[in-house]
Amino acid sequence: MGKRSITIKEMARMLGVSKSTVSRALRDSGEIGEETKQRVLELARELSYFPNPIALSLVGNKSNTIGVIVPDIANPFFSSVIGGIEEVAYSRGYHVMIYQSHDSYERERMDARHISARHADGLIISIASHSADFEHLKALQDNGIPIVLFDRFIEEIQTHKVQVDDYKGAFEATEHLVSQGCRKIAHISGPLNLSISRHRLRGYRDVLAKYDIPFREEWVVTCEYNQEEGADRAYQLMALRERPDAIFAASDRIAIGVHLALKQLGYRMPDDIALIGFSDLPVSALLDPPLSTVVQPTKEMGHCSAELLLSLIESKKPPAAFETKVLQSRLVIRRSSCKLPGSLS
Amino acid sequence: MGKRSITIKEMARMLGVSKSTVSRALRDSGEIGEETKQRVLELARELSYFPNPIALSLVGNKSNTIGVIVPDIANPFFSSVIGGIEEVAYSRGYHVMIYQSHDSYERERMDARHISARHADGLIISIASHSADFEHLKALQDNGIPIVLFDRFIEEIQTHKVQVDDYKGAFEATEHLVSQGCRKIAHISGPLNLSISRHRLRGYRDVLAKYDIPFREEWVVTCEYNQEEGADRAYQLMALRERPDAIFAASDRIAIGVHLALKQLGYRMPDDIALIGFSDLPVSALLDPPLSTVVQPTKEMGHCSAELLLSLIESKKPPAAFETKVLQSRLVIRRSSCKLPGSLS
DNA sequence: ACCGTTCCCGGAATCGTTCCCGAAATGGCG
DNA sequence: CGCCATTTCGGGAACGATTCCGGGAACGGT
Repeated sequence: MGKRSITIKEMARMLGVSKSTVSRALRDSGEIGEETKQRVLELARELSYFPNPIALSLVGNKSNTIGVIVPDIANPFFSSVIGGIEEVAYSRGYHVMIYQSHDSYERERMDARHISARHADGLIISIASHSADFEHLKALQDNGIPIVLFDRFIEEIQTHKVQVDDYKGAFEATEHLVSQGCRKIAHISGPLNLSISRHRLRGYRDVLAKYDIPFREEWVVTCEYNQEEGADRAYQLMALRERPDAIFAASDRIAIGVHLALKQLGYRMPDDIALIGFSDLPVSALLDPPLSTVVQPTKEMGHCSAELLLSLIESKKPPAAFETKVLQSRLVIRRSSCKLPGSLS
Repeated sequence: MGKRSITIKEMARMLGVSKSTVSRALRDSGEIGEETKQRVLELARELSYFPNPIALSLVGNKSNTIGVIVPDIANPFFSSVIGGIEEVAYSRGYHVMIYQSHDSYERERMDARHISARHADGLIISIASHSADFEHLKALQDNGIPIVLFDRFIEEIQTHKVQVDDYKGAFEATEHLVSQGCRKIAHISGPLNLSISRHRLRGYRDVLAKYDIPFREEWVVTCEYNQEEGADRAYQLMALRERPDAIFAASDRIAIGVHLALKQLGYRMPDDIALIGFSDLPVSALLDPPLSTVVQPTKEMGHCSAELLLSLIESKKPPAAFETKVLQSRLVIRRSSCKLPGSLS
C-alpha cells in the first residue's frame, strides 16, 4: 500500500551515478556517453520509470493541463466539442480539466479562479449566458494564461475565437423555409447579449429583406436556450391573431420545446407550420416528424480551439494579431420543414 | 505577461521573517505568536496569496484530484453521474479529471496509466463493455490509489461499488408489461459479461416464473448498448414466426433503436406491441409515443461514489470490508407500454 | 612534454511548500 | 538571581525533477 513510484534518485543510486546523469540520459540532452545512456535507459525500461509530472510542473512552471469551461457537459453540443478538444490535447501531451458553469456567472468566476490557482497552461471557454463582466477572464490573461473562446463569446476579450458561421447557417435555414413556400416566418431568438444569437437573427432578417418579405416585430421573440421556454414562446406565437406558417428557432433545444408545444396544440408539421432548429442534437432526428436543423461541426470546433490554444501556449510571444476562425455549418432538411414533396434529399 | 504569483518566500522577505513562520501563520499550526500571525494573514489577504497547489502536491504526495473514467461523456447517463461526482468533490476541495474510454479496453488502460502517472488520489470508473482483464485496475490499487466502481462493474476487483437495483427495476418493468396483459414478452439484453445485464435478465426471468409464463429462448437476444444494434434485434424479434407482444429492452439506447425499427416496420405502439426501456434518457420522453422506462438516480450515484471514494482516500487504513451500495430505481410509465386505458399515472 | 579542447559527469541551486530540529527569548518559580 | 520549561521563530532538509557550472580525464597538436 502506498508503494511510491520509482524516482530518478533511486535509479542513480542503483547505477552508481549521479541523478543529473540519469536525467540527461532520459531526456537525451547530448552531453552523455553512449554506454551510460544505454545502461540508464535499460534500467528505466525495466523498472517502468515515469517522470513525476508534479515535479516537472514545479520546475517548469507548467502543468501541461488546459482547462475547459462549458455551461453544461450534458449538452451534446458541448460534450462533442470537448471530445474534439481532448483528441488534440492528448495527442500533444496535454491533459484536459473540464468545468461546468451551469450558465451561472458566479460558478464561472469560481471555475476561472480554480484554473488560475491550479496553474493551468490555458483555457478554452464557452461563456455563460448572462455573464455581466469579464474581469475574471481578463485576470487570467494578466496572469499569462492564454484563452480561446468558442461558440458563445463576447467582443470584450481580445484573443483567438472559434465560431461557426451562424449568420450563414441562419440565412440558409430561413431561405429554406422561403423555398418551401412559407412567407409568414417567425423567429425565436436566443439571449441577445450573445453574439451567436445576434448573428442568427441577422441571417433571418436578411433573408426576409432579400425576398421582400416585411419584417414583423411580433414574430420575433427571444428566449433562453432551453426547452421549457421554447414551448412558452411557441404558445405566444401561435396565439397571435395572425399566425406564422413557419418558425426558425435559434437552437434545437428551443425547437424541441416548440415541437412538443405544437403537437400538443394540435398543429401538424409541416403542413400547418414548418419548423427548423439549429445544432442537430441527437434527439432531433428521432422526433416525429424529424426536426430539420443546421448541423455544426462540433468535433472540428474542438480541434480548432485546441490547436489555437496550444499555439498560444507554446509560443513565448503573444501573437501579432488574434484571429477568429469561422467554421461552416450545413443545412439538414428533415420532415418538420418539408412542405413541398421531393425536397427531402 | 507571465506575472508569477506571489510566494511564501516573497512574503517572508517583505515581512522580515522566515518562510517557516509564514507557512505556520497560514496553516495556523499553533506554534506562532498571535501578533505575527495577524501580520502575515493581513499581508496574504492584501496580496491575495494562494498556495501553489503543485508544490503542495509535491511535498504531500497528494494531488487533491480524482480521476473519473466513463465510456462516453456524451451519454446523458454518465454526464449526469459526473455532475453528481463533481458536486461532492468540489465541495470537499477535490478536483475531477474526466476521461473517456470510448468503450475500448485499450483506451481504458491508457487512461488508467495516465491517472497513475498524474498521481491522482483515487479513481471512479464505469468499465468498458468488453474489458478482458483488470490488471490495469489492480495495478492502481497496488500503487495505493483507491477505486470505486459504479454502474458497470465486475466482481474481480475488491473495492466499494455503487449500482442501482437492476434486478428490481427489471422486475418491475417486466411485471408492468404483464399487468398490461402482455404474455409474449421478449427481452433484449446487454452484453452478458456486465453484471447489470445479467441482473436485468434475471429480473425478467423471475417475473415470467412468477406468472407461470414459459421462458422462450428465441425471445431473448443480446445486444450492445447502442441504438443501431437495438434496431437490428427488433428486426430479428419481429421476424419470428411467433411474434412477441411486448419488448423489454435493457437500456433506453437499445429501446430507441427498437422504437425506430418498429415504427418503420409499421407496428403501432402500444397496441401492436408494448415497449419499455431502462435509464430514462432525456430523449425518451420526446419520442412518439413516449417511451416507458426505469429511471435511475444518476446524481445520487455520483454523490454516493464520490463519498465512498473520498472516505477511502482520507482514511489511512484500508477499510475492514468493502461495501456495495444499491440505489433504488423507479418505474416511469409512458404511452409506449400502456395498453390498458387509465394506467397512465 | 605541455597546454588547450572536448567529452562526461558530479555537485549544487532551483521551483514552492511543509516539517523537524534546534536556538533564542521569555516567564515562572524556587 | 539562576535554572528550567515554554513559547516563538529561524535554519535547514525534503519532495522529484531540470539545469547550470565546474572539474577531471582523455586526447590531439605543437
